[in-house]
Amino acid sequence: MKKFYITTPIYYVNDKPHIGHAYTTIAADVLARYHRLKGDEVFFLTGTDEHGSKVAESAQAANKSPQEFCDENSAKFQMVWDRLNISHNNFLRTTSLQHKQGVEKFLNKLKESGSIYESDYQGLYCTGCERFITEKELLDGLCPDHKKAPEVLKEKNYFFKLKDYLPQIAKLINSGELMILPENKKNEVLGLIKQGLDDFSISRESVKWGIKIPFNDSQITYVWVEALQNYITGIGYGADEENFNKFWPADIHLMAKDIIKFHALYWPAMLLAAGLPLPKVIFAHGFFTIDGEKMSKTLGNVIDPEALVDEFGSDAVRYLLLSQFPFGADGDVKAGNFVIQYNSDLANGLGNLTSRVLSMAEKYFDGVVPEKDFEFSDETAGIWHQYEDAMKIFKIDEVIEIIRKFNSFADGYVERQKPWQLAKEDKEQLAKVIYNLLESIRHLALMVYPIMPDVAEQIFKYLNQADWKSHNFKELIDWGVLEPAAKVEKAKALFPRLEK
RNA sequence: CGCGGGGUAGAGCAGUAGCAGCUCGCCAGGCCCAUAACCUGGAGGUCGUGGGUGCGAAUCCCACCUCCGCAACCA
Repeated sequence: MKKFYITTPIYYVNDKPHIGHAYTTIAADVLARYHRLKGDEVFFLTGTDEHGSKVAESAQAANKSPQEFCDENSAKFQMVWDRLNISHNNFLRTTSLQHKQGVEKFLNKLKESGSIYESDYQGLYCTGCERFITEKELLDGLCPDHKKAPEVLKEKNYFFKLKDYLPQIAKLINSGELMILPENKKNEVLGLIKQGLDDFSISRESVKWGIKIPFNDSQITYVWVEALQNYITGIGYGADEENFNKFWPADIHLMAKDIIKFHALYWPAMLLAAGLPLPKVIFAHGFFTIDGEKMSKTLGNVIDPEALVDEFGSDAVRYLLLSQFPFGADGDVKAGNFVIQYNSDLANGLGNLTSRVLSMAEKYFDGVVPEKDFEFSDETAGIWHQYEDAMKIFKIDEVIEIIRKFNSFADGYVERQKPWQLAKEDKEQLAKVIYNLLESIRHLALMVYPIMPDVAEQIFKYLNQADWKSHNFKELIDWGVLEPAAKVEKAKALFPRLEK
């Protein structure tokens, strides 16, 4: 049995879950479910990133302890994933003991390897905020919160010898051992290496809310350095070595393109230093704009995933988000398009096809499955090939296209065969047609399952295949699983039409 | 100035050398099994601009115009 370990980034609790988080997480869930379907042993990790001065500040502003604040906000993410039917195997919080222990072990490993050294960090420090702030944050040279000029401050930090590892990483990327996808992102990363990057500081003296450097109590691990390690602590590094060894290295780290540098360079460098294998694939998907505008709080165009679930249901939201533009590229989401696409693809497409086929089975054969027919056996096998090829290279949009084509093919078949006429003239042919249509629906349900698990289950139920998971994948994608004489059920609307 | 992405039918997007495609919308037919759903046909594009290479370019090369993202502490 093959293993498949997939991750999303852990999301910063300072933010509320928004549609961008949902996009990444849903995509990861689709891949995770697909691999489970194939029989792989899957570990799907997501979680929340909870340390750092920003969280501490937000907590204080909300008059809460940092831990309280994190508990509440982390719960929001968990709730949204719940509503979106996300099937993660672990939800890792960086404030958990499991994470802390793993981080300590990892940092000690780095220290032992000689890749950490002490040096001075110099930056702009605002005494009001009690933290370093960036030049970008300044307003007319002043801290926007305290209207005070920051002072240049030096503090001792630990640094990681990034430069030592870059040549080796470049080699691994070029050889394909470390795959950066899509292809253009790979070039970008290689470009970054060529530009030259400096060693980075991995600790802070002035920050309080975080994990202490195990070999120096006065230093706190810099938040994103520690956050990256979630990918190993989340599967048991430093706690459950058996599970860790089973699943590491990750088969794919999935994320949005903004954080690719950390995943493609900093993280692999630290892993090399610690003597751990590198993830196989770093996949960065694109950003989307909403109605042509960048998603931003000030513009107020941020879409709340829960509101979408309320309107469309979790299956449809999953489908709609992933079908907006090619996976990996940037794209635009027109909010008004959701209803239109819901109606055309889901209500008129999959929903209507299921409904018309099951209703004909009921009408012409009292819901009893007719004798088997194998007209589409080869064709379907070909479609499954395409489907698997697309999944293999993470082209979720292509998978959706394949499903749509198959759906539309079945609709065309109904039209060509005209079962309502056959009912009067040729019962034998009618039986074949209905069998082929029922099997087609079963295949559609299977294809749709990773994307829309609830609807797939519902279709299987109508087909009297509630126990479909007792078959393995190879059996399921074969033609002719439905047995004659079995009863099928008439369907209720899977996707009720929405009014514009 | 730097790095990266884009400019293809009314809208949103595929297509990286060989007669310009998809979805939605629009128009005209058809059908009646189905969620007023489904099927067929049609209209609609000088593929940002100018040059170059090729038998042949949306697709390669050069220049330009234009939009957008990133640019070290930001998950």
